[in-house]
Amino acid sequence: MSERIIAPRGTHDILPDETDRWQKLEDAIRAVTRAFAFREIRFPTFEHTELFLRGVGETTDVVQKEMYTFEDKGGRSITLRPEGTASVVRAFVEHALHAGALPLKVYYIAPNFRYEKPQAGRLREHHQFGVECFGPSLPSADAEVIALEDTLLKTLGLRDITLHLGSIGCPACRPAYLDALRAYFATRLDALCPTCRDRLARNPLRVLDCKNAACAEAARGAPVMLDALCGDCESHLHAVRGELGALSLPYVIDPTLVRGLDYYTRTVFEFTTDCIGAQSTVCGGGRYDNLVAQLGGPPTPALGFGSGLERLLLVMETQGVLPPPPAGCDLFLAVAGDGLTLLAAELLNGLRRLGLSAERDLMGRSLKAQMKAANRLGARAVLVLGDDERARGAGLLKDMATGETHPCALTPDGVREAFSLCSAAL
RNA sequence: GUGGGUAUAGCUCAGGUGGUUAGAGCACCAGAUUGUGGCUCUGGGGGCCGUCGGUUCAAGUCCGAUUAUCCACCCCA
Repeated sequence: MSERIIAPRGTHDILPDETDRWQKLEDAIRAVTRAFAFREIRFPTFEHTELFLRGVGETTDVVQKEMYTFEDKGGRSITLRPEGTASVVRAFVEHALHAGALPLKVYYIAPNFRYEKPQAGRLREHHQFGVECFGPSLPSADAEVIALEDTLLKTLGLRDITLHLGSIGCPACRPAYLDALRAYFATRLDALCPTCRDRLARNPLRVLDCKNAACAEAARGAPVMLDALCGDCESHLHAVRGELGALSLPYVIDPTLVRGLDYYTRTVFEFTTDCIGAQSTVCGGGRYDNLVAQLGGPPTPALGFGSGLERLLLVMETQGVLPPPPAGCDLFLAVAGDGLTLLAAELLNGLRRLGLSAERDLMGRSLKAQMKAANRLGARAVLVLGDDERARGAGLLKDMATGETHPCALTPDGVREAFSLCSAAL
């Protein structure tokens, strides 16, 4: 036997026993997005590297060390999508969707790729549900997007998930704040860990939520963005809070909330849980009012979020809200005897055309083994087709739940009629 | 990128201080009076003991490296 090839590090197969839970999650997503009037958008799995350099930000970890970038045969630099927003904004600009009716509200379910070290809840290929909303600058849009995710979580039956809310300001107030923050830490450089000294230059906000005790101590008394918001940002946040309050949607104000992608402005938020390990963020997003312009479109306020499907499934698993095992097929046609396969194929085909989920033995098993297989499949009913049945043109349909049998003709309609008498039939 | 744990059957795991043909449960397959599932019983197929190297008369067991995996940091969904 030759050497086996396994799936690449950080990727995973979703096997038949697991697809049911994925479908349940995707069904919930489609239901909720429909309720909120978001429409689906699909986009390529890879993009020009330039899109992420400009969109996500050259100084971010995602761009600096986590992208799957390669040159294609035409000499183009291509990158496997590390996140969805940049692609959606690119499509928005490329197809001039800003010329159409606004707001444009879209959602997607798509895989993302990041070269990370795998860990609980962290993969190199993970799937994300995301929404993006283009046009509105009103705080109501922020509340709507947050409420959408909240509704999804409730639809799934999940509990103990905390909404963190913050604001990172806008070009009018953030630069001054960052200067003040750098100035503050400049006098306390010795107290900071090496990582934070490094962070100070490219993302000083990160120093604020460093787990290092010394850094936390040094950060005590540091200026806070929320106190430095300009009037517009301040009132925007106030209005978002008002709407969340009206929706009875609990949240905690998190002054240290920082997002790792550069495009955010004003509202940022995360949904977190403490039941799936260290990677606790189940959804993260916010407003990005300057991104459309940065990518060559007309200035267009926008916002959105991404929500990790693998992590949502982890929460569903630990909280015991996964769907029950998938239902088996309606009917198993057991064949006993030689020379009956063509008749069986014909009957089975007829049953399937009637919309029944019907199965037969493809493994050459004995009748007894076929019964066991039918039982294992969860078949609701079994019809044995043998020489007797063929001679009489009729057989007995066995209800697998009760053990009772119902006489039936060996025709698709005859079998369906008998099937409707079975207790498990709906 | 940094650190720690783990690696034996398809799955979950046993295999004190090295010592014959490596085990269990579950799963799978086949039987238990010849054409009827679940429960029970019996039997069976299945393992380069992750890989490479070292120590030793002898390695699943000890040492090193490597790969994979899990967990944490970092970062993010």
